Amino acid sequence: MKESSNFFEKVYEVAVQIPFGRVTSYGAIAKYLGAARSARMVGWAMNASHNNNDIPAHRVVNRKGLLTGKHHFDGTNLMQQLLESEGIIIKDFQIQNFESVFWDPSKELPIP
DNA sequence: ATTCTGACGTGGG
DNA sequence: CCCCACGCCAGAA
Repeated sequence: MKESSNFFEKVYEVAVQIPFGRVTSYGAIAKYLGAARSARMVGWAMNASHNNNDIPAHRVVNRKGLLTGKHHFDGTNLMQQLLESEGIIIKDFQIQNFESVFWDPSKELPIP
């Protein structure tokens, strides 16, 4: 049995609900979980999500829409390819039209 | 216990 | 928009 904190599972729960062709930010997820000050922990959870193939971590970026976590993916441009594959335009590691593809769980998802 | 780091965010300049 | 500094929480050494 893994000693995964409930926080991690919550992050995964939100991440898997990110619609196709949409992205969100770590802070948005953290805020939705009620841990707005723990945005870093969301990233940490994503790091652990490497074990969970069902977690589209590539759809999670920082508030600027920058692919900060791309370095943690297998290749060097895997994250960008995945996002572009979903119709998201990326230029210089930054998502173009970010506001249009942004998906806020606090708005789209029901409040827990 | 202490120290540092980190897939972040916000505020001030 | 950019740059800089601080805060925040969890885990590793």
